[in-house]
Amino acid sequence: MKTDPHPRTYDELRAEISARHAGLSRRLQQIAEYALEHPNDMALETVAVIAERADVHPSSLIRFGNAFGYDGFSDMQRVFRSRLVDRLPSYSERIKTLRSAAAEDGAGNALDHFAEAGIRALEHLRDETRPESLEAAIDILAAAEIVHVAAQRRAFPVAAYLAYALSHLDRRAHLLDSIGGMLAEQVHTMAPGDALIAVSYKPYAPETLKVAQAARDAGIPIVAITDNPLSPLAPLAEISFEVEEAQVQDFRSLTASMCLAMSLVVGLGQRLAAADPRQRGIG
Amino acid sequence: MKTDPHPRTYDELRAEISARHAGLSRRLQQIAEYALEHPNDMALETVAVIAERADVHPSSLIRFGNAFGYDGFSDMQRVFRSRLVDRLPSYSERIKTLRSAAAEDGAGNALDHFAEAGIRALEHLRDETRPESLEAAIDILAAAEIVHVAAQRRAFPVAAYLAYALSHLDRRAHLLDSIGGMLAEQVHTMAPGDALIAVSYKPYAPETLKVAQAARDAGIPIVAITDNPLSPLAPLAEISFEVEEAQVQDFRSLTASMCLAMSLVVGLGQRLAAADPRQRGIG
DNA sequence: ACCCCGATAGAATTTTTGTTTCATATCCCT
DNA sequence: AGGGATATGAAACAAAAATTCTATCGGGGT
Repeated sequence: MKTDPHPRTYDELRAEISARHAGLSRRLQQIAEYALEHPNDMALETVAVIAERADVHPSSLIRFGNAFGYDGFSDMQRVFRSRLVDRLPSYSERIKTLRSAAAEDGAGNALDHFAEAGIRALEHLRDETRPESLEAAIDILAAAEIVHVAAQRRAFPVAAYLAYALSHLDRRAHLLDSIGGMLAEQVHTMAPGDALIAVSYKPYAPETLKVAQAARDAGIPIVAITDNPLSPLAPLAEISFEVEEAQVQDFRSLTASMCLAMSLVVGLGQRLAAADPRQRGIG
Repeated sequence: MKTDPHPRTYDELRAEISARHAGLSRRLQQIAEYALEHPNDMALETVAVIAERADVHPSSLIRFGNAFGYDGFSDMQRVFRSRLVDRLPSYSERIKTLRSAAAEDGAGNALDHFAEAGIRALEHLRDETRPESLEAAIDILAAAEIVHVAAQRRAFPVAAYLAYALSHLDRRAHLLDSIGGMLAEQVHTMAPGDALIAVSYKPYAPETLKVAQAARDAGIPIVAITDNPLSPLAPLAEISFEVEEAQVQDFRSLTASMCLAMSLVVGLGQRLAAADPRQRGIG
């Protein structure tokens, strides 16, 4: 039944509908207008629902699809659906292709790939992070007496930077670095009125989880930076950021996490500067 | 059948899934993971298709929906669909506001700016770093018995990451962290046959310079990561990388340095893998 | 005015889809 | 290890859907 070549992208289809609109029969014109006006309905609703809303008989919708070379309405509906999906950049797909391409090359290309992957990761971070979450996290940090920062292993550099940067904002920052095996003692320095930033990636360090659990038990609000909504950190935290890091081969970068950390600090700095006109910075 | 109050927005649902994930049965956890990883599929595909892709029985999907208080799978699917529809306007508007509102300084914009600046820094790093320098640095690291890593203050997170990543390559790595004020003692662990990675930005920490000077005196090759060709580190080093970091207001990021550090490690990993067919990675 | 042809609507059909049921397996607690 | 509760999977079931078929409607040409 599929005869004509048919548009495969929404933009193509849209153009085709516009072009042929004048030459269509009255009912088909009616459908064309509705389709261009309500692409969401065309993508998600059933034939029956669309037919009713467009005040058209269901079978006309099938004929509409056929008129544009599709094998029925569902076939055309895929194009409308692709519009919804393609707008959201499929980050993981792009990263995957990047990963496979990286295998064979030398060191110079390793840098290329890492830079490329890092750029993707930052784009993803920018697109996916909701400003409200950032604001809420900053609220917590701004209200805290002392900001404790906990992380182990791969996540540790992020915590180190956070502690450093926060202390340059005249925030009292405390890095729970587990130095000398005194993590338990460090945990006890957390008191009501404080806040905790916990950073952890798979495989989640049990020490960090313990700290977070202790904070939770003490009623101390937690801002989590992790790699997955299903991270064990997420349910403990008031605010949880999921950072999808760039990955080349088996190595995961920290570029996106660092960027997020910076954003938190800068945002907090702006908040504090708004309250206290003195402006602070990091040298 | 609809018993519990159930999330009506995707973000709420996402949070609910995260929170309850640990308490779900194994199959339901499996579905939860798939759902968060492939929200598009959850929105558009049929039960049968999703079940197959998630390697789960169709009825489990209905149970999953019921577990979160929905009246069947379709009821829950509406929430996933709403994500596709509701997100669309914000996406195009986002681009618009990004262009025009460089002036408006909310926290969300801080992230936008940092991401933007980070991307530019990475592009710059990729374009300016000469592959020969990278190769030469890797030569040094590959030949070293022990790789010492020195950095203070803002540069410290980079060193922490390098030490962590190197040790995961089965390289013996030593972080000169000046802990307990024992930097002088740590310096003495450097011996001929070793190498040093020194990281320092303006204002250059005197401790790091001292370490570098000591290494130089002992004839230990140095790979420097710094911010300026005129850095005091540069003349001491065999190989020197100048990283121009992203900067927003007074805050400088570490994204580019982290990226370079990764590239060094990955490059080294490839070099070692070429010599010894065993492949190594970071978890 | 009549006939022809395509377009349309409604009913019928067939396919697909979501859901329920029930037997079996698995886990957990005593 | 036994026994109860819970989770899982296969298949049957029911609902809904898309599509096709056919009779009718309406316009244009002779």
